[in-house]
Amino acid sequence: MESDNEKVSTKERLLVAAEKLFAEKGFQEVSLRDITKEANANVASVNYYFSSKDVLADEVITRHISPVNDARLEALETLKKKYGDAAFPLREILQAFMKPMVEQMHSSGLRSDLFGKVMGRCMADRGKKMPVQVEPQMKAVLGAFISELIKALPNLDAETVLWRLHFSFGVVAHTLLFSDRIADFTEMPLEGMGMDASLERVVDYCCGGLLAEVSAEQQGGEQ
Amino acid sequence: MESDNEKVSTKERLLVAAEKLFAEKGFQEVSLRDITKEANANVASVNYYFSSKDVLADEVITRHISPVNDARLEALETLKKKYGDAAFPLREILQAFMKPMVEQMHSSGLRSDLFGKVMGRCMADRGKKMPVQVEPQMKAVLGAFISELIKALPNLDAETVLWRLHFSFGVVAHTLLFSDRIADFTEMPLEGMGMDASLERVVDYCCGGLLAEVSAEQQGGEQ
DNA sequence: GTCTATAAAGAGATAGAC
DNA sequence: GTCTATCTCTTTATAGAC
Repeated sequence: MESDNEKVSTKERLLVAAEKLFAEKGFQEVSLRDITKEANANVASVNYYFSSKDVLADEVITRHISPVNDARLEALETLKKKYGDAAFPLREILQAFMKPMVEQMHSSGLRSDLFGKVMGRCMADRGKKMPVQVEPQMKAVLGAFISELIKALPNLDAETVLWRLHFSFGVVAHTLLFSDRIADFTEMPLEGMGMDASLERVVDYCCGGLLAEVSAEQQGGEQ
Repeated sequence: MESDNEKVSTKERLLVAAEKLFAEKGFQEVSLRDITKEANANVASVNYYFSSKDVLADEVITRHISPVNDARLEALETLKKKYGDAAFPLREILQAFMKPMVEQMHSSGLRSDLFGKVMGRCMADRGKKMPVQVEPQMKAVLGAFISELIKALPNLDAETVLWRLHFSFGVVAHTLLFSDRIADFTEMPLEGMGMDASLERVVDYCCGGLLAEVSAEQQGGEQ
């Protein structure tokens, strides 16, 4: 496992080692010594290539999340070509949002259950800071999806749509972070547990959630 | 703010200070010095009363989550008295699960947006370890709710119910953790943003998600 | 019970030889 | 680019005076 490390650059090995360890243990729990040992590199190499542990984490996050966000916007463009200015089917909007994440999970060399943890833990551990490159990206993506969701859900007011997108985000985040642990809380034997098998389940659930009726207590005058 | 600290015991002040700081910054990020300073206590006091930082965190988590779990089981008992062996209305099951959490949020002295973070962060930061007292509790609670959900959702197979409960957990967890940040990703002006205002929203959404149709790809022979 | 002082270990980062 | 050695800082935890 360590033997084919010689062909790839030290910088690359550090990134791979860091994302693996961050995913497994979290950002704070992993020391530069852990990372450089895992990468078969010298203790000083992180500072040589990245100048600090924090910048390393930024790069780890960015190089996973950026392609996902790009693919999301592309998927939305594809829907635009297919449906023009009409509202897109809700299910396809959700898939445009989620499928890129699952695909990135596969193209990254990580075990699929580690992918979500890289981002989740790096970000949670380091408090609010998202890499500066990523924040405007996320804003653009969420803005684009909110617009389409509002069009696809004409019976809901914009604030409710925003909340429900937020909830859907929670579903995905939680699933990415804990899909390997769902079995811990039950005696039931479970079959396909990967994020892979659960994508359709997630989409089903979120469709239902987004389309749900608004209960009496919430209804204002606007819808 | 520091002035009425003298009447409560040092141990209590340490717990309060710890939960506040853990919520704000996470478990790893907060040192014993931070905690004892916030609590107006001596640096050595945490080790005197709790013997380690880790045990302190266990107590912080346990004393919030235990009453919530107790109240959840009680709420389920109340439904049992009301409906006997018949299936409970889905909405009431969800409220039995979520309302105790919101109420605990209020009875804890914490700002409401901090409550969820205490548990979320302490647990995420420290890896998989949940306090030993809490794990069987959680198993009992989830088991009880799964049974009722299966009865309330006769069209769904048990595995799908389990997944969807898991998703609903994700909605709540994410909402607790980030309901104060939802506004960061939009230009929309938002009104009631607390966990309070959003409880009905969460219940609506989760009802919809749990009741959602199962898409073609997921359907096995069993339902 | 509360304090000071300090032990012991570990962290991130850097200087300078090679 | 890579290494060793080390600096500086902070952490948790403890020992012992009061």
